[in-house]
Amino acid sequence: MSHTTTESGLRDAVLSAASELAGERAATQASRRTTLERPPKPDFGDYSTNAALLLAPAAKSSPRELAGRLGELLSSRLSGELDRFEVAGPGFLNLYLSDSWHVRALAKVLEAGDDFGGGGMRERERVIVEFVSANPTGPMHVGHARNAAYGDALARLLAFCGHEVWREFYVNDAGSQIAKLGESILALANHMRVPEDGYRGEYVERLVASMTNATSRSAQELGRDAVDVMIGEIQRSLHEFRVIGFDHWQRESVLHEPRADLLSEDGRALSPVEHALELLERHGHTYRDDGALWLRSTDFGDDKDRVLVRSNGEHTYFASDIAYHQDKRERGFDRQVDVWGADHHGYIARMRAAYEALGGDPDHLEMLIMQLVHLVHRGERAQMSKRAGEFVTLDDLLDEIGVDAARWFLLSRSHDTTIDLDLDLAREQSSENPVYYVQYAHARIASMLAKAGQGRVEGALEEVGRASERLHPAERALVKKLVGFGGEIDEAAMRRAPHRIATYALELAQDFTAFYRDCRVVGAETPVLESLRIALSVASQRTIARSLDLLGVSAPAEM
RNA sequence: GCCCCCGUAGCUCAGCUGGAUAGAGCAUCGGACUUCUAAUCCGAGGGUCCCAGGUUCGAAUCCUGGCGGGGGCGCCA
Repeated sequence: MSHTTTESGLRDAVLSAASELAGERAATQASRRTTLERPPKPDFGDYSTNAALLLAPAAKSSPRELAGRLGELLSSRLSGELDRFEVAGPGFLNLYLSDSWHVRALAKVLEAGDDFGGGGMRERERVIVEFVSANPTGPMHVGHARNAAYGDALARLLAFCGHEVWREFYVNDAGSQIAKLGESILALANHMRVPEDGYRGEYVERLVASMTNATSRSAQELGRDAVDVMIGEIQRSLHEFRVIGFDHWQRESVLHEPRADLLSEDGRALSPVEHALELLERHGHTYRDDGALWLRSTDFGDDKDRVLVRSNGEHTYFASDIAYHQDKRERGFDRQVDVWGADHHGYIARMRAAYEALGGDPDHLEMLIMQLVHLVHRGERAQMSKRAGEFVTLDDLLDEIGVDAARWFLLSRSHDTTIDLDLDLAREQSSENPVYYVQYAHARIASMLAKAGQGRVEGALEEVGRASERLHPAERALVKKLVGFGGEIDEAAMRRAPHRIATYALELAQDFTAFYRDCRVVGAETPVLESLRIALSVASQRTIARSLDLLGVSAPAEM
């Protein structure tokens, strides 16, 4: 028997009662669309369900009549937990839960401890999340910062839900862009013009200065060294940005090196790229044309076929990426998540095609596109160009508004909406950033609990559930908000939408602050009531801290 | 031309696998500091949810067609 003091437990109780009234088959069919939600207004009850609206036809009954019978049945099953019910509108069933339900629900929240809200996934998967993957040809700009914050938060979220998460950064250290960087450095070192399509900007000058004997070395060598320097800078910036360390930095160049465990039919060691191409060729998914090797990606839904090996014999970036995805699959991950920039969207169809051609299940490959961050300056959109050296770097952003405000800003919006960043405005308003409101609620609880004393708090947690006082509406609202955390986590994870956690955290902080305003905690009318309120504060503090942690935002004990 | 994302309050954005009177922060206006931390709280004003059809008992949400903004359509990465 599931606990009806959790949202999922309550929902199960509704579904089970509905299935008794309308038949199991109909209830099962409608179960996905059956909602149990906290209505917008307290007048509509603590929870509300549309079950009767969905099942009325199957029950050969009017929605309102069925809702009434459903209410009766639930009343008898949840005696002591359900105060009353109401049938509303076209056939909603509004449930009014008792104070003792709220108290027991709080006890359940506290019982879960620090893991409250986590572990909700039905099946545990091995997930690899590849994100940032900024080209090491320059510092990270705010677009990369968004990708980093999102990928990091998503990985934290999936791990909290119980998945085994592996984080990876794909380093494009091969190919023409690196050569261009090397050429640009060489040109500058020789006091010559940087090539038209080369790299410029203050950081390139710094690279030149950091290279010894630059003028006597090849562009290729310089490019390679510059990549190492840039990766070091990227790592430092990411660390600063509180991105949890990557489990692996996969260099593209390594995918071109032979590996003893990958053998051709005649026993020769193959590189991962050769290995992937061999598999594709063997299964007849490639052909030669104009001296190039093509993937017949149109067979798998792409608009046109794609080149794997150019007529000059060089592999395309696409070929490396195919090898990379194949390698990840061979390493045994159940699911691959790629977090890519907006400019990669046209790349999705071909990657999925290649993945499928190699025998992968396309449902296990998720390519998530981050929309752009637009810079706004004095009301005008500004262009960001790395080659021209004009952009706002992650480091600049952190200098201006700090890690917490930056992460909150980037993470409180959906990944598929473009966001405008006005640095002047961000700087001006950073003290008004809602992140501080949430942190302040956390700090305030910490201070309050310190005032109560550790022993008093422990005592309060011992006797949760003993309270029998009438609850204040603010207390009831706060309990319900806490009870909804697990569902919110599951939803955010399922939708790959960590920004929902930010919305939740703000709402929770608001509900806590209303409770704090209306209900005296330390020094409440009775010791039992004080205990209940201390327990409620502890649960709120933990949940705020957890929400902030999932976003990579700090939860200070004082402000 | 084709593909993807977006269009919700003055601004920035939530809400979107359909649900009740559409929300938050900021900004504006008015009020509350003898505190459990005022980085707070209370109150007010502010909306053709881009437009037009369609599906439905019910549409900001789903479908179709427009309009507007952004991005992508290389033997670049």
